[in-house]
Amino acid sequence: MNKYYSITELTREFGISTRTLRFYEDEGLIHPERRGRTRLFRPADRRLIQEILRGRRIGFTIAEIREIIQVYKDPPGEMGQLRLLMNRVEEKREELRQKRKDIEDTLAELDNVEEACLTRLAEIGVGT
Amino acid sequence: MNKYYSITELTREFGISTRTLRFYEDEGLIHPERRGRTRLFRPADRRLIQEILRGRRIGFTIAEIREIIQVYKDPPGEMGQLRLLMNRVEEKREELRQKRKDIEDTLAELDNVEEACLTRLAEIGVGT
DNA sequence: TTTGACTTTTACGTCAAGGTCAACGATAGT
DNA sequence: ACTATCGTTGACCTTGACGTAAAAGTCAAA
Repeated sequence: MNKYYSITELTREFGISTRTLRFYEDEGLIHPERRGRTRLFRPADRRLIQEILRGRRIGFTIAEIREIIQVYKDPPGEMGQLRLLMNRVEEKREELRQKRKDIEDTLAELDNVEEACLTRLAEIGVGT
Repeated sequence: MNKYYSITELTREFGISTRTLRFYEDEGLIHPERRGRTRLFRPADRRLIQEILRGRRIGFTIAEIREIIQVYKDPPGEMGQLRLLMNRVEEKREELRQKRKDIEDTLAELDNVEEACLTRLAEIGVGT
């Protein structure tokens, strides 16, 4: 049956605006089909959007996301390009590992904050 | 001896610009001392800057970072405020867990990309 | 004493990632 | 025929996080 999603359907699902999806198309991240002028999103488009949003959440820029998408749909054939890509991948990996560490440290801090809150609440609770 | 850091000393250490540090001061994130007009950064300022940059890396806005700093230097005493804070903490935690998952998924994908590169390189290498 | 490296403030510029608004077309329901 | 709903394009606007340039002060070395 090959389902199509409308633009608002997707904006509702992902909590984004139509402007955002049109912007992503302008930026060449997605290429939904058209019936007349209206966009028709296929499941593949939907999945791509999910990955774009994931990239966005971890702080990738549009340009970076576009680059990643490019690699997927048109992997480099030449040797030099491949080596270059592998370097970029290693860089990104290092960046992500750092970010993950930052997140874990911050999560640990949040634990402390929460504990401090609980302690304080107990004090107040006892006092009243 | 109570060491002081100069502004450029810190910009070099952290790979940021003087503009950034002055901006952070304008935004009320840091409060370096002064000798005349020139800023003098103490170790405590330095550590605070490290934490600011960590917040930045994981995508916190200046406003969010300021809020966190506030909580640390002036924790809420009232009960309602405490409960409110705990809710905010739980929200942040959920956000960070999501981000961590996003990062781990992306790291896994990077592994795949690298493997594909290696395979491809091997093919090319054999062919020549 | 002049050069160089550092510092300051003020103020306008920039860039990414959308928001917002206007003006309009297509389609369905009443 | 009118209204609602959903879609379109195009243009300008906004916000966050700084960049950049101007004009000037401080201090040590050559």
